[in-house]
Amino acid sequence: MSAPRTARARARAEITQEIVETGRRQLASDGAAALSLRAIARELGMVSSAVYRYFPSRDDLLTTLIVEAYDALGDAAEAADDDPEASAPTRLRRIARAVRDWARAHPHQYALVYGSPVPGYRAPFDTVRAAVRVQARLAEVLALHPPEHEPAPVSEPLASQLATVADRLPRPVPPALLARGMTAWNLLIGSVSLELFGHYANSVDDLDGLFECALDGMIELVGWSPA
Amino acid sequence: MSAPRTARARARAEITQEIVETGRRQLASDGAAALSLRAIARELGMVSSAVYRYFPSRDDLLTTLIVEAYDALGDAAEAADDDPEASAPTRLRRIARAVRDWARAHPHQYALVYGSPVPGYRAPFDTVRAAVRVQARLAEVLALHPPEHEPAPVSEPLASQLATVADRLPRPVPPALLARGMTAWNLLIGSVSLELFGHYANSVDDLDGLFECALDGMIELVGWSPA
DNA sequence: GGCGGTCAAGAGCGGTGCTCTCGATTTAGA
DNA sequence: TCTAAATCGAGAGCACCGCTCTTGACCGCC
Repeated sequence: MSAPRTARARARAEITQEIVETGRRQLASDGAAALSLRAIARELGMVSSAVYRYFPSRDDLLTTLIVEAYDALGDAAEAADDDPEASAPTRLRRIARAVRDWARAHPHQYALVYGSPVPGYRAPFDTVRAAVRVQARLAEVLALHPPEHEPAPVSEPLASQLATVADRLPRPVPPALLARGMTAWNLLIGSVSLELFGHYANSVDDLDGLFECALDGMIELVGWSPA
Repeated sequence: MSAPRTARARARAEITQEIVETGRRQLASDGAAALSLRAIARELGMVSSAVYRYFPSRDDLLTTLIVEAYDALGDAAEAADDDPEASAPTRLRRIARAVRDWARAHPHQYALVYGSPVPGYRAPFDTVRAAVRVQARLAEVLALHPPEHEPAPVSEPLASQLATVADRLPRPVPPALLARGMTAWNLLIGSVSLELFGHYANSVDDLDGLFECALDGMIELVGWSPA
């Protein structure tokens, strides 16, 4: 991350950035399927083959856009959870609403990370850190405010695997509670995906109200009393 | 749906069927993005432009494949729910497991209907009937076995919209309960999507156990006692 | 038996990802 | 400082895609 020394290195960093920005713009407006290296090159006034000097393939460009999307979602969630003194249900509500709001504001980016996987795409390990930021924040709330009644224990081998996952967290979360947190996470992603992907068209208009119901469900799942 | 009279009509129906079958095979093996009219034509030994006599565009072929996928999922769910005398949690478990099993067996078809929406695609109204078969079955179980404690009421305008949805169901379901059923549905789709789209790679291996946790959550959400 | 509708075939258009080569330019080392 | 190596943009080209148009052969109904 040191400043580029030579002029060529600086130019390279700048052009790389321009390519990513143009790609992000095209992704946001037309979706991942319409993201075209040739179109990016056209918009940037260079020839299509020149782009391959910066990204060896279209999928590599997609990878950086995926990491960007994960990070933007993580930023939004962490920014919404700005009061560590708030009650646990309130913090969960803020984080979950931030996820939904970000997804509605950036539908194509959300679809890129939580929708159908890109065909030949294999997530490099770098993406993992960015991918789990929201879940890590939720786990922190879980660790700081465990519910009064411990949820029913989970059976092996899931319990030991969840213990391994919990070890990577900054604060310990018992496996049974972590399982409930993951279930709440499943509910959150399911709610946002179904809404965003148009599965409530022609049936429910009050999407805000429906999401608040899902929020109540999430809080109930982890065992907090509604607040 | 009457039998085709002339030889030409019969040939047309047959070729249409062959195109759909080839498309389904390509979809199952390589995903929606790799579905190519030209490849289908190649495999069928005809020229690409000939396919356009049967499907005016690639998206039209995709539409029939989407309806097929919805119907196959509906068939699987209804076949699994074969004992009307079973307890409500058991019936929900069977239906939900059938959805997950079908999705794992046909990942690309599942992604086609519950993943990122196809870019320019607008679902025609015919798909709605096929799209809601699983939810309708779940709603039937809800109607036959309402939980002991009615869930917390939902606020307007969601309640009246859910009442409208309930009117289209064969058996009445109170809005508050229907909201809980939808939340459980969100959880189901979220669980299956996250698992199928690879979001548990490198973290949880016991996907069966994790899904059973989600099942417990669904039952808890609608208010049944676990069984 | 004609005649209108339907069909497969082919050529072609504009688009895509990606590869290769070829000069020009910049960097880094002797 | 001079030179060899690395990097760059440009262009041509390959194979593929969805889709359109035209042509000529075939079928089936009046």
